[in-house]
Amino acid sequence: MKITDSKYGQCLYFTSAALARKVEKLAIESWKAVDLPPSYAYLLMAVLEEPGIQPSLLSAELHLQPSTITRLIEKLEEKKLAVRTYEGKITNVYPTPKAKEMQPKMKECLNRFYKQYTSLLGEEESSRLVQDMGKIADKLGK
Amino acid sequence: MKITDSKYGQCLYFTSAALARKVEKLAIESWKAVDLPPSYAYLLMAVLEEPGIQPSLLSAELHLQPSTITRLIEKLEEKKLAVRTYEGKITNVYPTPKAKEMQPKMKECLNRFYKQYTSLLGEEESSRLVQDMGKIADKLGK
DNA sequence: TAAGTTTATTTGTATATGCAAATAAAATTT
DNA sequence: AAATTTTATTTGCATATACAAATAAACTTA
Repeated sequence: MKITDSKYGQCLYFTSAALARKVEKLAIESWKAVDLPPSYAYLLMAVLEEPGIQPSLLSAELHLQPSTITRLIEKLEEKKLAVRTYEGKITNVYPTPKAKEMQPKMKECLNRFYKQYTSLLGEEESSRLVQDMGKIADKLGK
Repeated sequence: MKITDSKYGQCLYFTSAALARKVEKLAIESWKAVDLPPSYAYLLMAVLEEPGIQPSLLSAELHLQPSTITRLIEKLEEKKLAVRTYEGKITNVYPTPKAKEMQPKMKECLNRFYKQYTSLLGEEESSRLVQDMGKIADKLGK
């Protein structure tokens, strides 16, 4: 059944959750090329762009709870893609050489994902939708 | 930080996931009045509207995997809000009297949630966005 | 400077969701 | 009617995410 035909097709909760699940499935496929689920990939890209970034900032940028950030970093450390250093109460997260080598491949994944959905949805339309969703999310975010 | 300002503010994965998390948080609040997380509430509403509905149909309507539907029904059974009957390979799901009593309250929750987000976002704008998201999700589906 | 408060991060625990395999019934084919 | 295929559901296992509490460091204030 189509979402637009569902009883709840007019409901923001239902629709945003269903959309996010479908988009995530697509993203998971794209990111298989670097053997990372998308949330890990996005965190790692943020770390690659700001080596030494703190978990609190990652939490603010990625809109994930601090505890979630901790958990994601732990896994990236296990995979030897990130390391933490500790100085008093603050923690810095750095990419490993292995992560730096992966960076070009990750950019490809991002591009492939982008092309995949814009080819399905159209560049115009998807870009407008993404912007609208962002605005709405910001309004809800308080 | 605002989503629209984030490095990934243009990315469909990031934005749809972040939006869904924020919307879900709002929905959770609304549904506390009946002590149900939103996914359970939506399933139960579907069962109330079509008593005897099969898990496969619930899966199609709610865009959740069959295994997820099974798990949600199990919890609703524990809470004495639903019962399953088994006939060969098919399963039928019925609401209990307790669930029927709750129905008006659930409708209130749905309304309150709707009012809450439309007051933040505007009726026009949110209704248009929800429709667009539904269309996009349908295009991505499969 | 000691006491209290705030901030940063992690840990313990709970929940949601999914995939893949298992099970079992029904339908189809030979 | 036996063998095969398809369909419906559940189960086992894995993962993502969050909340609340715990920890620990840094700041503020008296």
